Amino acid sequence: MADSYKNKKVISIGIVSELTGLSLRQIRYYEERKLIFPERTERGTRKYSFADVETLVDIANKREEGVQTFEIRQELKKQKGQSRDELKKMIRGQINSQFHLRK
Amino acid sequence: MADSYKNKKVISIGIVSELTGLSLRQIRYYEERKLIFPERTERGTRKYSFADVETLVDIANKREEGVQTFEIRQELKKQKGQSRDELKKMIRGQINSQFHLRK
DNA sequence: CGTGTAAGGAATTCTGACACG
DNA sequence: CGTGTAAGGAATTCTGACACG
Repeated sequence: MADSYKNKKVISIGIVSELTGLSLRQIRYYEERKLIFPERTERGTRKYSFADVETLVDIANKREEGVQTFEIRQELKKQKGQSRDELKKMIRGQINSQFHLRK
Repeated sequence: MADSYKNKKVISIGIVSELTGLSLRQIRYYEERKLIFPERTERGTRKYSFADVETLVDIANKREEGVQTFEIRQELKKQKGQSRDELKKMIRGQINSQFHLRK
């Protein structure tokens, strides 16, 4: 559960580019600005998760609104807090659905 | 819902190899034998889903038991039938958990 | 049958930098 | 500040084939 598919870093930057519509340059730059944190393969290739892809889409939207990367970084920090509530909801949902399946 | 993260084809063969412990040769061969069906990027690079990775792990286990690819293909077909029931359960679970969250 | 390997080519990714602004 | 691009190198992936068995 801790490392669901959503958070596994397995997508190369080229695919991420296709998925998000962002250029390789943009994706690398947002990492430089600490908005995303891909992992690396042994030889240095970046690997992203689906969660990263979602974050990048959010970033793209903010950027279109003219929001600067510095501000976006602040907002992303807040979202971390929110995701705790999300987690609680998810767990509750899991328990409920399993309970009903057992009947 | 139809294309959850589990079924999105976004993983390159090198990563799949790391994830499964199989050689590139083996992964390509299992495709040739119709056990897995990766998609392709515009220029022909194979892309796999997490579901494909799971299937490959199953295949690896069967192979260790000496099961031939032909037989494994048969078994995989059966599993497809099972997954319909799984789908029903999942949908039921979804509805239940949403129902409870709304309360 | 299932898998390793060498072969040559094509496409990917990486970094650091210059450019514009 | 944010992004494009040319640059050179290193690593990836592809296919078809020969090998062993």
